[in-house]
Amino acid sequence: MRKDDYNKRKRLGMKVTKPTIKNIARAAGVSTATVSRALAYKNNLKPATAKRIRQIAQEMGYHKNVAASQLASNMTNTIAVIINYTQTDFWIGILNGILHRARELNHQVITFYAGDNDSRRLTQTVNEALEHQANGILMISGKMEQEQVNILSTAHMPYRLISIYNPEHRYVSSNNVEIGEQATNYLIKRGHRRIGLVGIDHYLTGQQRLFGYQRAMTEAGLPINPQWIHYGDYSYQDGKKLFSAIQDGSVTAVVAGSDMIGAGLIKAATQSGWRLPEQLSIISIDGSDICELTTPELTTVSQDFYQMGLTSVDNLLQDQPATFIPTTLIERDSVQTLPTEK
Amino acid sequence: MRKDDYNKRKRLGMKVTKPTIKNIARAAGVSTATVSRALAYKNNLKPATAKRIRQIAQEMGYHKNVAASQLASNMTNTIAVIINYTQTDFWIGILNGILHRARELNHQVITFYAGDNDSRRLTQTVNEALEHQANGILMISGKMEQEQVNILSTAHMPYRLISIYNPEHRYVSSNNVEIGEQATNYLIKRGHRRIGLVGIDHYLTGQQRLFGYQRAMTEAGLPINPQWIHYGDYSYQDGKKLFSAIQDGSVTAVVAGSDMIGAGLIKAATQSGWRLPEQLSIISIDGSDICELTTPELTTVSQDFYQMGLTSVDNLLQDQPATFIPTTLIERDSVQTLPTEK
DNA sequence: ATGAAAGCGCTAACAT
DNA sequence: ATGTTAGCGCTTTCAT
Repeated sequence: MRKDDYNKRKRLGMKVTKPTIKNIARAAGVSTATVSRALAYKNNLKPATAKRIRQIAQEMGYHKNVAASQLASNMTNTIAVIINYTQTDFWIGILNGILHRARELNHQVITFYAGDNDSRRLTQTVNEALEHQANGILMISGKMEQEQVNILSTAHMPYRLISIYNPEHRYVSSNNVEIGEQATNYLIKRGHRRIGLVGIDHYLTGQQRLFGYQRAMTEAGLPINPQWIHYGDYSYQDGKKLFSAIQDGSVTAVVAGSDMIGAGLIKAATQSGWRLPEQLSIISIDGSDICELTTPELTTVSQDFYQMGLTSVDNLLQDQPATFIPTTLIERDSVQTLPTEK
Repeated sequence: MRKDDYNKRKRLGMKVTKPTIKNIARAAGVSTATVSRALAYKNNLKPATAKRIRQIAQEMGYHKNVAASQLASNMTNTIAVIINYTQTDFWIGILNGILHRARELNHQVITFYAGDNDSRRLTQTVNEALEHQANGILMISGKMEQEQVNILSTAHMPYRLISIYNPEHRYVSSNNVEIGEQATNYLIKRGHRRIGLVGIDHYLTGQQRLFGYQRAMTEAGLPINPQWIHYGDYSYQDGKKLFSAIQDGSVTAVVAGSDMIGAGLIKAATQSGWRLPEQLSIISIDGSDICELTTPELTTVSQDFYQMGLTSVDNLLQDQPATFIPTTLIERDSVQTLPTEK
């Protein structure tokens, strides 16, 4: 019963018994301690008493007051998740996994939305999370500046970056360097020599994928033309836009920074009358479920975001070191094998 | 600082000052009340004092204990959101909207995952939400049985069903009857007479869309063949599967229960060598962002899920009556206009 | 097996 | 403008 409701009925002279352990205790003729024990299913009290108390609690419509409980016990069993706005919705799968595992481990999840990579806002959000005395914080959030790090460390709050591989922090993520390398190598093995990298961002994730791309090319003894690298925000829109950047035919294949980029490229290319994959082979990074369904021809280096969510919770609560989630190469029809030159 | 951390340092004989208003008060030489006021930015205290106190709090790494605060003030400013597993991820947009508006209105959002439409689990989840003394509960959750309703009403907890139009409850949703009617009418106006309805569910949402479909057909004086109605779970997979059910050419057009169903139908039809929309016109219901991007040729009756999230919060907090979110018809290339017969 | 009582950290009346 | 104080509802020692 809410307070206003309670007060209203009280004003009207109605007899009201606010469902608290105190009132349950009175009704049952026992002490509050006994009620507390009964409701927590402690085993050091007579089963009959316990059952009777629970019965009464039920009848009174009792629900534990978590605030009071947490305050008294100094335990919250809560995981705070901070989410930033992103163009893609990869975080859904992660959140799903987090919610699932947290529930298994008897933890609450409290979700905070930090908006659009605004640093002030992120600071505020971190502070909010801290106020909840959570067991830890999971950040699905690209940016993380010194300011927020300082707050977290002075508060002695464990945290993990999810899906963001940043060696300066603890993270649960795919290995973006390897992803870039893996995707590029796949194209190289199929005979491609002029390979583009399209739609990566300017931050850590993008730079790591770029590094992997460069490593693969270099190790294969292939030259890299800076004109083959194109930046974007991982969105479908940018995928469509960026097609113009590779329309000159300078590359025979591209690594798309995300499924959405890949889908956009395919769309724009098809609209321009290109035949795929004959005129352009595409491999994409990510492999979110939705795109897997709607652009099923796309070869991808796929991340299991749900698994990432599960692992995040374990990693945080068990204080494990930084962890990579393995990726899977899913072959489909968007890459053509070229005849090996010379 | 967490308790174990605190205790450890204490054990080691380190001097520790747990950051509480009490300790801040001592450090600042004022009372806890003054500290509380300063930190809450109340205006009835000397700016200089307030500033000094906040300074000290900052230095001590203080973060309000929400549990204590909520307990003392008897206010939580929290909205509980209950999410069920669904085949489609339409709820992302809704959650996004909820998170956004909640933050604007200075409310926390606590997210509960109720799993896969398991009634016991849903009951448990509702109870958990209740324990947080939230201001209200938003349920993005198809099933809602008498058991859960009873719990909610005895707890006097305001709640809303989101995206589920159920006249027995308060809801924020699109009008599924109208959606079905609107989609069907669109096809009728374009000269179609044998119209299928594919991929709806057996629950309220599906039945309402079916009702709208029937109303449109009947008002147009068109017969309805039960063979034209096919059930599914709104997924892409089911869309592909259900193509076989209409492959006999008995209908010239279909209303697809969701974008995903529509996308699946298109895929399967194309794979079978059909030319679309000449051989089959498709209009879909939903219009989630992702599909809009990846299956852009699909004509849809589109719902604005983000708006639904925004409205949900307002509706709940301002105790407004049940509300429909308007839908938009988005015309694209998936419907063919037939020559009017006779 | 149960009770008594001391808080948890904070807020908000009331007092000064 | 600031201090005093009585709780909020619960958990948890310590008694019995």
